[in-house]
Amino acid sequence: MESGCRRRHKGEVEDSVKRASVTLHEVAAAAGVSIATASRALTGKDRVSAQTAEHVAAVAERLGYRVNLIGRGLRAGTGATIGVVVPVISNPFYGELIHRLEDHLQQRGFDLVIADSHGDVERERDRLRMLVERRVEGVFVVPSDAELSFDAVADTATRVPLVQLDRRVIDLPADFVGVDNHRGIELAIAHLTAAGATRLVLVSGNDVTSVGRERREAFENTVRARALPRKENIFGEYLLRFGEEAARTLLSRGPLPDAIVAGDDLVAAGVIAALKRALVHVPSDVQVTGFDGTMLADVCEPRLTTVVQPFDELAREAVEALTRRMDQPDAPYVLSRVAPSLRVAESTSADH
Amino acid sequence: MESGCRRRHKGEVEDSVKRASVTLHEVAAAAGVSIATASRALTGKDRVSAQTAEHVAAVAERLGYRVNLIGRGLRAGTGATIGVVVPVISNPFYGELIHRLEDHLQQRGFDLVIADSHGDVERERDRLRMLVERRVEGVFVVPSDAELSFDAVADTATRVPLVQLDRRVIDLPADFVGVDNHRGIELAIAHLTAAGATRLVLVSGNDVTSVGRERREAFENTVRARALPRKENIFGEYLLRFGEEAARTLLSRGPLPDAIVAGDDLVAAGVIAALKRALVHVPSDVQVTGFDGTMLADVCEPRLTTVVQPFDELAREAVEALTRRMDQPDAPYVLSRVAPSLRVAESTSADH
DNA sequence: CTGTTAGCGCATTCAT
DNA sequence: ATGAATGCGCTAACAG
Repeated sequence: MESGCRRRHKGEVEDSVKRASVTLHEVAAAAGVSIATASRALTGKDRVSAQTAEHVAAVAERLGYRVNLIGRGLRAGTGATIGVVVPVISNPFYGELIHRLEDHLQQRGFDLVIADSHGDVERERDRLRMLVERRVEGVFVVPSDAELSFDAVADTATRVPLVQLDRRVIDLPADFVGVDNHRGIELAIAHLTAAGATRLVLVSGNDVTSVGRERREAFENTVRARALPRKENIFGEYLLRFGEEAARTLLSRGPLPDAIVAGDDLVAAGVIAALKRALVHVPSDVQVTGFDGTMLADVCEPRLTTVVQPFDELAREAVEALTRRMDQPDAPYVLSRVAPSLRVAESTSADH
Repeated sequence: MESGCRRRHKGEVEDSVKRASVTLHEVAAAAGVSIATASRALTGKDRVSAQTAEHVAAVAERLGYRVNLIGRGLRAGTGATIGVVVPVISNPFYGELIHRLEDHLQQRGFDLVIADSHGDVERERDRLRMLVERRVEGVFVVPSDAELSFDAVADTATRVPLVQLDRRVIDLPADFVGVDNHRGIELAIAHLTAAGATRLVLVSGNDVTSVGRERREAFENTVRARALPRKENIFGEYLLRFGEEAARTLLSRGPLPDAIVAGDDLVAAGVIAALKRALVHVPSDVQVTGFDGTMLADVCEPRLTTVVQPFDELAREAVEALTRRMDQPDAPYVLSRVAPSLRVAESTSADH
């Protein structure tokens, strides 16, 4: 009728070892109270005499006690943790986004666990599985493939509240928060044509990601709507290197277009770098626009005119969507689009 | 003599609710075996008949079972998790570093939990505490302050294997892995002086971080050793904006130096941007070097000559140091310095 | 206000 | 090869 034999190879040697962490049990014993009282005193969520509360706190402090979130989590059925899976943490865009996400989550008392899928579907599946097995409260994911990510993301969504961020999986019934890519591309094109440009080329990510598709479609639609000449666009990955390659391709094709609409800032930076090396002047010879509004846009020379994503709003919307899903698991799925804005800088000419 | 009353408001409704995850208990029941056998069958670490193993696996699959890492962690006393605290995840340098860390840890079966201290000592303390309470196996930390981070980092180090990364806390008895800043600055200066530059100015982070101190000391020492003229250096934060301000300050001072040695790529990019706006040509009017070797160096125009940190080696060394500390908690502390290299590009002239 | 007790999900002895 | 039982650290009933 007792709680079994307590392990005895601990407790005495404790001080020298140090690394074997102090348990609530030990704090309670040292304070001369029951483990329940110790728990209450420390969490403060329940009635305890101010005196014992203080005493227990002092003892805990002296012993260097730290709650074991694993124990608490098991009991509570959950730790207060949210997970996020991004394709490449080293892309400044995701770095900035995570930054904001963490801010908003912190306000609501959640910790953020970050995982990197390296843009690989297999790895993405692994990371999502890990988060599920950790029993995180919710998951944000930037799917690495608009189609191939389906199974893993869909399965995860049945197990835990999930919100797709920035990119989405085609036909997946799950919440999504991202920028209005159509509006963004339109802003860029409107700005360029206002300055007199008519021959535009899109250099962007391919159809593997939803973002790539949307920006391509937006570009094609807008060009058609404005009856601009149709040129051959170039598609690849959202990498600096791709931007450089694309620029070289354009140069080899003959006469340059009036303007190059890049799929993101990274690609735009690559394009500009390659053009300058070929002694092509931006914006007088050819104008360039970016997308995202990362620090890269400010580092470029000339500084990049770019479609700015509202990072903070994006993060706020995403957290809101997730908490809504947590509260109402059966609410209808929402696709939330935040409006981008255009930041005009030096890579597009004012010299009409 | 039984295992108590098992909760009964579950199990039957399960299918519709879905979100209440399947337990090992339920798998065992459905498979008609004991929970112990189910556990063995699934982990595969113990003897089970191939037949039951297969059967259990099938049932688990059908039920959509996922281990509860919280439960396993409590039992095992630990989950296989490593934590890392960085000052700013949106700095490409840390993004890249985390990327590599994750790679090396994955090979050893560890998950990485990333936390952002925003360069704030209070927040850093919070994040470290969170990791300790989660009972992570080990911690990497890039201390945000060479002195004020002492208490929190020191305390954490007594509780869990810890390795300081990139930056360190002064006089803290704990492992450290970082680049050889002295060597790096020397490489930059040697390159610049070889091209004939003599009047050098350092524009770098202040003494708040160990990196700032070391690069400043390295610069001062090298300048002295080479008997170069001493100029007034400029110190601030590792931000794009600081680089711009510093460049303006230099311009207002009168004649420019032969070369500007920037504390990192971000600062260098800011310096270059501001110089170009003032119609100062790089490298013919003034040369500029960076530090880190991030993608920013390639985005700059002209491309930045920079001291490249070997990210992969850094990460590998760090993981090695951590596992060593985990295996031998009482081994002497080591300060590991990896050697940087110089990547010469366009921001320093070859036109001697 | 405080103590007793049960049990979260899992892996692991110890029997069989 | 399998099952029964125990406890990891913690909190939440339930008594007192």
